[in-house]
Amino acid sequence: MIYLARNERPGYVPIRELAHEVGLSFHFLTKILQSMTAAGLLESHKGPRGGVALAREADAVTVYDVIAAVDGVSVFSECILGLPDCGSDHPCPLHDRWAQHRSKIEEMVRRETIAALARDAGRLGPSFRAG
Amino acid sequence: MIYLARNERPGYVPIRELAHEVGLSFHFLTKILQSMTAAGLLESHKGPRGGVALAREADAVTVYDVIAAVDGVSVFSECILGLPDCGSDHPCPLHDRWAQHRSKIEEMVRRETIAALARDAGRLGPSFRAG
DNA sequence: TTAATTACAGACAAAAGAGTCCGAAATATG
DNA sequence: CATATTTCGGACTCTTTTGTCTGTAATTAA
Repeated sequence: MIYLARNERPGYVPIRELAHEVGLSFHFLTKILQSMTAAGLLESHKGPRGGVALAREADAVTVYDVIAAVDGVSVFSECILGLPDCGSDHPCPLHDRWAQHRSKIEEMVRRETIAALARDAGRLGPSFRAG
Repeated sequence: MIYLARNERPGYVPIRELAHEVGLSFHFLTKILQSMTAAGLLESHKGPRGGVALAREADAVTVYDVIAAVDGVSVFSECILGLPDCGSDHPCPLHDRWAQHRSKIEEMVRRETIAALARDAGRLGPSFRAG
């Protein structure tokens, strides 16, 4: 999404191009982007001159949105020990303390937009490739 | 370890008893406790009247120690996006921001002792069973 | 010294996650 | 209309994690 935010050209960007730029396999990236499209973060278009594009302006998409789309919102309520029944009514010994830090993290990702990260990525270097 | 910290009786506690109290299978808990023993957090003794016991006073064992023993210290330096090459010299767009929160979490677990959690577990209820 | 009890070590099985591949549906272009 | 291009959906494989089992060594107590 940062690549899309930094991309100046109008229209859709093919996943194959994205995959090459970001250093992921085409098939793998396709799977990830499908969940983003399903979540409404991306618009897609089939056929020639098709591809994906940001569905909203980059400053209207937060990291929280992306995490929610890819991993689900449950990561923001899970017990740090992994106990399935841990909750307010049946808290593990770390429940309250972890909940505080977890909400700090959630605040961070809710505040952080793709646009801001795209600006930083510009400062950091030409690529944020994985491999 | 919280159970051991709250246990008044002298001597070793058999893993089988611990497993029953905490609601984990004996074999599974055995495997976990072995890594804790190897890390020096627990002392163990074979044979009748054997079992495990805290190797140090509960207020001298931090949650960090336990995490380090069970999961390894790498969790405190890993990239939040999972990028293998992310680091100070090759940072991902979230690197710096995540590093700040990650160190906050590390501070929390370095500050938190088993003794403190044992006190809280007392307030919370009779058991911190998983199932 | 024998039998019971216990942790230890490693092999094994199951489940989850990460990643790959293939065919189908849609669409732009000539 | 035909063809090339592109996403979509699901099935599949591979790897990692999680959890189980089996036997062995150590230790205690009678």
